Amino acid sequence: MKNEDEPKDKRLKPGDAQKLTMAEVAKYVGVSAMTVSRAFRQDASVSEETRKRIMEAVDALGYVLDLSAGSLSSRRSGFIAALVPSINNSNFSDTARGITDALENTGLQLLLGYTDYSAEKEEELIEAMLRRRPEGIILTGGSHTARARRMLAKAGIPVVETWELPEDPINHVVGFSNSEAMALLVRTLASQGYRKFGYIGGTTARDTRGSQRRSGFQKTVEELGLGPGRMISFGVPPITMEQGGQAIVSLLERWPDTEVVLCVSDLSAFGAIMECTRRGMKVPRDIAVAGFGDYEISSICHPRITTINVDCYGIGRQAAARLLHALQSGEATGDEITLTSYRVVLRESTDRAGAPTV
Amino acid sequence: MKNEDEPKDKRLKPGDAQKLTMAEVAKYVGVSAMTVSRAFRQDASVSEETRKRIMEAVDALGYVLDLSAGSLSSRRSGFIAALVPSINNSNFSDTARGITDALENTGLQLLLGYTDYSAEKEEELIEAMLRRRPEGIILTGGSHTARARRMLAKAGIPVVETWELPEDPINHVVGFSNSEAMALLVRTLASQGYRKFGYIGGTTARDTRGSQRRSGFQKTVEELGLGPGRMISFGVPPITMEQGGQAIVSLLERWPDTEVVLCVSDLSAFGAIMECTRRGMKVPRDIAVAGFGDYEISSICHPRITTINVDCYGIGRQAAARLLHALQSGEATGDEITLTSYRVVLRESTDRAGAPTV
DNA sequence: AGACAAGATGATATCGATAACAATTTGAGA
DNA sequence: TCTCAAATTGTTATCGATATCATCTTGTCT
Repeated sequence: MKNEDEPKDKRLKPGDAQKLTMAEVAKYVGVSAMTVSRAFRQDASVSEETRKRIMEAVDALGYVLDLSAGSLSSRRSGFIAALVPSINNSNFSDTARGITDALENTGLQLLLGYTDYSAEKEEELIEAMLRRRPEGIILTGGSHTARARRMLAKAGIPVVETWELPEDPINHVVGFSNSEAMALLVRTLASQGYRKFGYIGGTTARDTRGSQRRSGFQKTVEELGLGPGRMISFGVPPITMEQGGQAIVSLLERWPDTEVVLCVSDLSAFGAIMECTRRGMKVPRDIAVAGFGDYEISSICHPRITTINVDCYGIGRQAAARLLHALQSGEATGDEITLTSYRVVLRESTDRAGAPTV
Repeated sequence: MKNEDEPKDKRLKPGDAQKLTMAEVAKYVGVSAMTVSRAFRQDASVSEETRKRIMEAVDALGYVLDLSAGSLSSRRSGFIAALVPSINNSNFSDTARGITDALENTGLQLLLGYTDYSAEKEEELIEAMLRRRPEGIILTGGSHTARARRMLAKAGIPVVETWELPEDPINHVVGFSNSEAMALLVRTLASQGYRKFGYIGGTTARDTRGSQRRSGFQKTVEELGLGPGRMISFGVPPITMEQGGQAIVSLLERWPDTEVVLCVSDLSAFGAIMECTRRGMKVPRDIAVAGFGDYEISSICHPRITTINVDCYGIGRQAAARLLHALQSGEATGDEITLTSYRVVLRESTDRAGAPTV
C-alpha cells in the first residue's frame, strides 16, 4: 500500500488519478450536484457567491467537467463533424481552420476526419462520426454513397456540403462552381490572346472538384472554338508537385506548340513550372502555366503563378455559421445555397508580355 | 399529421429522425438489448446466427450505435486527443496523419486541436479535451503551463510529448533534438567549406522548436570558431515564405559577405531563395540557403533546397503506438523516450560547386 | 403587513449503453 | 445416459451529468 500521508510528490505524475465527480465537488462545497452543474453553465441561475465558492473548490480539487456524461442526459453531444479529403492540403486545412474558428465560444467542438478522396472511406467516417451523435456535419463535395445519404437523412441533423455545388444537395451548400471558375480562367487567358490550351489533371474521377474543373476547361475551350483541349491525365488525385512536372513533359512532347497549360491545382502547376525551368524553358516566355487554389506558394515563387483564388477559410466559416444558424433556429430542413467567391489572380506565369524572367 | 402510409419519400431528407435505441432493435429482433450490444463488439460471445439477424435488423432500421452512451458505462471514451501547433503546416499535418493511421482499427478516434503556437491556447485546449475524457493525449513540444501540467497529471492518462526532447518530460516522449539536428546541418555545411553563417528565424520563443534550432545554430557556429552567427529575427512564428524573403534582404544588407543562410524552416528558406532570384542573385552561386523540415516543395523547387529531413509521419505513428502500448499494458507511468530519425539532405541550394543554375 | 414574482437551490428520474453476474442451453466425454 | 464445462443469452444496476419540477428565500409593490 502506498504511503498516503506523503501529500506532495516532488513531481506530478499521471497515476494520481482520482475519479472525481460532480457529486464530490458538491459535497465539498456543501451544495447539491445540480448547483455545481449550474455553476458550469453561464446562463443558469446560481448566485455569484455560490458560483465563486464552487469554482474555487473545482480549482482546489482539480475537477474537470465530464461532457460525455452530460451529453447523455442533455441529449446534446457538443460535437460538429467535418470531413475533408485531406488535411495535408492547405486549401482544406484552411477550411478546417475556418470551421474551428467559427465554432470558438459556441461550446461546440470539431471532430475532424479525412476521406482521402474516397467515397467509401467517407461512408465509413460518416458512420463513425454519427456514432458520436454530432449536432451537425460538414462534408466536402456532393458525391456520397447511397448508404451515406441514408445515414445522414436518418440522423436528422443539419448537413452542409462544401466546395462544390452538388446537383442534388442533401441540405445546405456552401461553395462555388469549380467548372465555372475554371471556365472563367480559360476565358480570361483566351482574351489575352492565348489560343492553344493544355490541361493537367488526375487520372480518375475520385477528386470530383478536379473533374469539374476539367470539364469546365474542356467545355469552354470548345465554346471558344479553340478545338479540343490538350488534356494530360497523370496520377491518382490529388496529384503532387512532382507529377505536375512529369505531366507537363508528356504534354509538351505530344503537343509541343501548346501556349498555355492550366493545372488542376497550384501544386501541380508549381511542379510543372519548376520542371520547365530545369529543362531550360522559361515561363511564361516559352510556355505559360496557371494553377487553381491560390496556395501561398503561388504568390511567392518565381515566376509567380496565375491562379484562381478560392475563399477556403471563408467556406469553413460560412459552413459552420450555417450549421449554427440551423441549430439555433431548430430547422433541420432548410435547403440554402451560399455561394462563395473566387477570382482570377493574374500573375507572371501567364504574363503575355512574356518578359524573359531574370 | 403526416401520411405514415406513404412508405418511401422520393428523396430522403433529414427530419425523419427517430431516436432509435438499442432496446428497440432488440425488441424488433426478439432478443435482449445486451445481446444487441454484444453483436457490435467482435470479441463478445454471440452466436453467428443471432449476430447476423441483429445486423440485418440494424441495417433495416438504420440504427447507428451511440458511443456516448456506451462510453459512460464502459468508462472508455474511445478518444485520443492530439494537439499540434498548426494544421496548415504540412509537417504537423503529416504527424496528425500518422496518428490517425496508427489508430485505424483500434476503435479509437482522434480529437485534434491546434494551439497556434501558444501555451495559453494549449492549456485551454487541454482542458477542453480532458472534458471528453480521452484515453491518452499527444502534445507537441515540452513547454506547457503549470496548470496544464497539473491537469494532465490529475487526468491519469498516458501523455506523449512529440517533436522535441523536453528537459522535464511528463511521461512518454517521441521526438528528436532540434538543436542537435540544426548543429548537424551547420557542421555538414562547415565541412564543405562554408565559413560565414547566417540564420533566419522568428522573433519570439513561442515556437520552442524554432528556438532550439536557433540555439543549436549559434552554439555550433561558435564551437567551430566561426564567430557569432549573423542572426535575423523576422516576424512572429511561424514565419511565412514571404517573411523569409524579407528577412534575407535584411540579413544581406547588414552582412553582405554572408556565404550561407540557414532558415528555421523550408518555407522561409523557399521565400528567401525566391526573393534572391527575383533580385538577380543566384542560389547557391551568390548565396547558399538551407531550410529545415524537408517539405515537399524543397525537393521540387529550383534550386532544390538543402534541408533536414524529419520523420513527421513516423512521429505521429510512433506516438500513437506508444499510447496504444501504454493503454494495453495498463501502465500509466512509463517514462520512455523514443528517438526519431532525422538526416541532412544536401541539395542544389548549398552546392559548393555553385554551378550557375540554368 | 400581505401577496406574489423572481431568484436560488434541491430531489429525483432519466439519458442509452454496458459491466457484472445469473440463468439457460449445448455438446463432449465418461 | 449423466455430468460438467463452455457457449449463449438475459437481468439488473450503474456510469455521471442534467431536465424537470418542487421548495425555499428574498424583495418589492400595494
